[in-house]
Amino acid sequence: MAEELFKALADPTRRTILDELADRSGQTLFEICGRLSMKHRLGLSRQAVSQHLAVLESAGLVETRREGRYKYHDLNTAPLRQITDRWPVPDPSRPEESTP
Amino acid sequence: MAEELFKALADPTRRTILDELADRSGQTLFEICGRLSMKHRLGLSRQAVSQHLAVLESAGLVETRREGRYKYHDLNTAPLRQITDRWPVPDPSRPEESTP
DNA sequence: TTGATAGGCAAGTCGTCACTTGCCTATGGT
DNA sequence: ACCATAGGCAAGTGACGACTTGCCTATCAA
Repeated sequence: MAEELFKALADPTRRTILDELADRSGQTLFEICGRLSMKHRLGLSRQAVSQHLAVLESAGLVETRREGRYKYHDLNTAPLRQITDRWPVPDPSRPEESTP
Repeated sequence: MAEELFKALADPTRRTILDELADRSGQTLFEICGRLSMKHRLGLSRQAVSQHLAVLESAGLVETRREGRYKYHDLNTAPLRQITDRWPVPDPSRPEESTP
């Protein structure tokens, strides 16, 4: 599970896809292709994006729902929690000190 | 910066190294090699581990300090914060609801 | 039914990455 | 001075991953 999560995050295009889904949830494959092309100047084929979405879905970061011939993609950030669960990040508001 | 962070996290051996540094901070290269070999049955060469540490250091996840002929490695989880800053993770204690 | 739209499957190419091997530098003990 | 220990540098290899190309299926509108 962790393996797929980190593999999914390793690619910059996939991270951009997550950004776009965070900006607007429930996009179709073609909408995502358009955003990557227009906003980020990424000239990827439709299949490339589709493969990226499959990787993100297998990591649990993207969930899909079918309606007719459309397939909508939603962001799910819950899997990211296991990262900070595994390596706790100190609170920046309390710079550094041992737990009193 | 983000690129190096996620690349660093992408490899399972590097994640195990982070685990070991979280368990015991300030280890030398040889100590880490020993732990990977004994606790995780990872038969890596010393150079392989050294290269992994270099990747982790360039991501800011590991910091080093030299003392004599020893080089100690310390974990720094602060860079992980940019992950949850970029894609906010919902609080699991309040399952789901719009901010009231 | 035909055509257009939205998406899926599979093989092939090319580059990147993890790891090894071999040799070199530096510090410390005796 | 020696030798062992701790670490670094660089080239070579093998495998995996990103992307393309080509073809196929399914839904909806005319």
